[in-house]
Amino acid sequence: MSDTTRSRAILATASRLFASRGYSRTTTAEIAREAGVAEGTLYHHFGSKDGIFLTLFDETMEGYLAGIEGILARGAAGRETLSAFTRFHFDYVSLRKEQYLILLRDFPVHLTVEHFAGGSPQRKKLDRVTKLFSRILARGKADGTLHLPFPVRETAEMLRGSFYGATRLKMLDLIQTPFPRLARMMESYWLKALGPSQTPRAIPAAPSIAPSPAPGRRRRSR
Amino acid sequence: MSDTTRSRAILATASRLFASRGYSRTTTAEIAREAGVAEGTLYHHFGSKDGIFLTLFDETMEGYLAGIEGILARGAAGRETLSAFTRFHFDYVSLRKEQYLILLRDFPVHLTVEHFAGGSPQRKKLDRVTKLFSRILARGKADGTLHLPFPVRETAEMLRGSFYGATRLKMLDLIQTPFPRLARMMESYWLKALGPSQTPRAIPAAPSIAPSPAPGRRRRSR
Amino acid sequence: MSDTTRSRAILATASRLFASRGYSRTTTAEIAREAGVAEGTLYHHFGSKDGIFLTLFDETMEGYLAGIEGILARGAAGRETLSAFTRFHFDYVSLRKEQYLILLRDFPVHLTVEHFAGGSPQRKKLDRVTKLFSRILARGKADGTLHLPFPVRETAEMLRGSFYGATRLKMLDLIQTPFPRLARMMESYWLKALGPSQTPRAIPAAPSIAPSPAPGRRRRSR
Amino acid sequence: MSDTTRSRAILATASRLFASRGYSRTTTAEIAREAGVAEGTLYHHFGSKDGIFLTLFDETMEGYLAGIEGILARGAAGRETLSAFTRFHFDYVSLRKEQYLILLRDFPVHLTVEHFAGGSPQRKKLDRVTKLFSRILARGKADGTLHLPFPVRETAEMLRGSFYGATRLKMLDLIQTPFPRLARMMESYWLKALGPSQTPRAIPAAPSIAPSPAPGRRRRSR
DNA sequence: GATGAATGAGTGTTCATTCAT
DNA sequence: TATGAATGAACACTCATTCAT
Repeated sequence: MSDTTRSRAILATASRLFASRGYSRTTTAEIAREAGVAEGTLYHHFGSKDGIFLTLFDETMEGYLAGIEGILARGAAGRETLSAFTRFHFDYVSLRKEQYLILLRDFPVHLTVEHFAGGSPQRKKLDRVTKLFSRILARGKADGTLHLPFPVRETAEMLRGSFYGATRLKMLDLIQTPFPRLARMMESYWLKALGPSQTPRAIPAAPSIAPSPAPGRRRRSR
Repeated sequence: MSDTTRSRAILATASRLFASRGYSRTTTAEIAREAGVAEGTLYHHFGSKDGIFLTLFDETMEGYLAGIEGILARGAAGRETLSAFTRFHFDYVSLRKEQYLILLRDFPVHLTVEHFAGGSPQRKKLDRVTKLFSRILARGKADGTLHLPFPVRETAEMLRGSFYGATRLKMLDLIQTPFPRLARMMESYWLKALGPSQTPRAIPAAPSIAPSPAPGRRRRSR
Repeated sequence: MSDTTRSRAILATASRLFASRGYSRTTTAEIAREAGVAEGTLYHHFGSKDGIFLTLFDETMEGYLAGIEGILARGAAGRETLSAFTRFHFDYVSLRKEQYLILLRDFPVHLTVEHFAGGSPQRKKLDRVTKLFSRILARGKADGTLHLPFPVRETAEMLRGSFYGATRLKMLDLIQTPFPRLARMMESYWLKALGPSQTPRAIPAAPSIAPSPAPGRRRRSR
Repeated sequence: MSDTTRSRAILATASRLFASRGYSRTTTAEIAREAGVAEGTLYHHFGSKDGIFLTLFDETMEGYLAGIEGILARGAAGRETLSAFTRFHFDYVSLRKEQYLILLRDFPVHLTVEHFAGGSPQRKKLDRVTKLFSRILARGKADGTLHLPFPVRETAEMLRGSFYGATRLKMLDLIQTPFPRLARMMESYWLKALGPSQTPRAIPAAPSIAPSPAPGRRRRSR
């Protein structure tokens, strides 16, 4: 059995077990046993139980980030890119439900604290997500296909929160709507939210300089 | 020291400790010591460490649900109610950051599995959130202030996911945008997303996956 | 509710619970709850959990001892008294299976050590059993209806061990033979064991003065 | 220190401690400390405190069963085999008083319930004892050296109960008669009980519950 | 690299008992 | 007498990690 085989066996087993009974309920002994390796082997390859988790995290995130980058690389307009991202996002998490479940459900709090800090590789990956959202939005803003009454980065953070939250609640079975429908809704509503302002006559006037006056007024009109 | 005092001391201490070092890193011995009671007293009142957590969960959720119900009770139009909810939501989690942090960050996976199941009191509370979202949206749909191209319940689930996700990422410090700004953005974007359609004839159509031609033309208008 | 009623309720409940799940698996909280009294009440009446057990022990033993004494008081011959005792013993334990189960199965080791010592009331009751066995045997020896090649007291101890062991194994379900049959066998075999010596010609010779020479020789004749 | 050494050290220490202060009064921490191993090692080897106990049980029983089988293998007549068994039994428990004390005194009730059930290895061992008793009796019945007015299996169960009870009461110090004397008595009385009938015509009769008239007349002959 | 026996600090939980009311 | 909230010492068991082979 080559190293690679052993490593893959460990990762595959860990992924399955984490998904089925949660990170903290899975023991290293179990992973070793079901992967058919000795417990010490886990430590040779990954250093610690957390190390296994972080490797899975990295791999899943890598694929996710690469996917988004691929979409951006197509060079489509911002609006279209946002559409394509939405479809990609839900396809990705649907097809890799196990991996995403782990990421979204199990990320241990202590890892959050330790590894979401400052310049950890994990934190960097997470920040890249926001950056990619920002690039999508910035492109749309630049090409006029998306209208942002708020700064790009802030909007990107909020948008990312929305996708994250809807996906996580779905993963936790707190949402009944099936994934494909969720994808369609997210696409439709966000395209509208980031589309031209609601009042037709407002469109030609001030396309996207600032929050359109009409909604702005209404918001605090009470 | 009355019963209530003791119980409150335990809950307050547990809340503080859970928030500061996470649920699993907090020991029952610590809670007891810092609350000034015997360890057995924890079990007398709450049955288990999980029981303490779930009590905190229930109390925080109770206040949250009551707040939303209060807003609905005002009888304002759907659109205005959604606005009010948005402000309430971010005020609530800002003011009770500790409690919400616990709920959003620490909810242990094993509790998720055990207590989000079917008819648990916790699950019921969570489902009530979706129902309240649905009531807001249904009101807006009825009075014409909100426009939903998708079913009320599904939209409510997605909307809830968005609020949840943005809030959780903020709690995890993965979002830099400050809470008030996050609140304003969520309000603004969602009001627009649920506002009157950009072009009336687009509503009945399936959510367009391809970017609509009109905005596409307008790009680079900046 | 009078004291007596409360005490009886506690004893009855404890007896039932001890029998169904064992002494150590039964908690004072359970006893109190199911008896419908406060936990403190247990301690007012019996001082401790062990106190409840010992009270049950005493009551069961009292009935048992009184039964044997009643049989002895009839003044029948030793052999007949032994017969009557056998029947009484198995009737008693059959009819009060719950109580006897507790005595025979659950007597906690620490109580054994503490309360079987020297002059404890419990130890005295146990010693009275042996004394009553001795009285039966002594009567039989005196009236010639029982033949003991060994001292009365030693034979009594062994006899008691036999009854005790057969009964305990039956209580533990390690013996399949039903109680009535067990009773008949014990009676039959022990009457024979304590009957006139096997060799017919030995009977008229030396009825019961000393161990008959024949069996004595045979024992080590190998 | 080899595996075997460690395991043996744990078993030897546990045996000593169980015998001296009882199973439930012995803590796993004590066993580990006195055996010179880490507490985790106990669990590595035996899985639980109960596991240690059951291992001791198995080993003691194994030796006991092997001893009886050895006696049967000699091929002696049934009566002689019963004699030999009696001597073996009391020798065995005398020489291994510690182990037998544990088995006879400490077997925890919860283990009784869990491990005496149906097909457990422990139950099987206990049932083998009865089977070996049956083989002894069956041999004696076949070769005419033992006389059983009751079925072999039932007699075996009762006989086993007798040996068990006398031994247990001795272990609990409720019997004063020393072991060797106890052995002689058991041998003598049971050989007689299973010997040829006193009066040939009494054999076919049902075990007389009423005292036989002849001895009855003889009473008060002292 | 691979092993797996050994580790031992750490933890949630139990429960008989007490005592102020 | 009766209560039951409070107690706190005690304990079995866990499990990520190490290290000699």
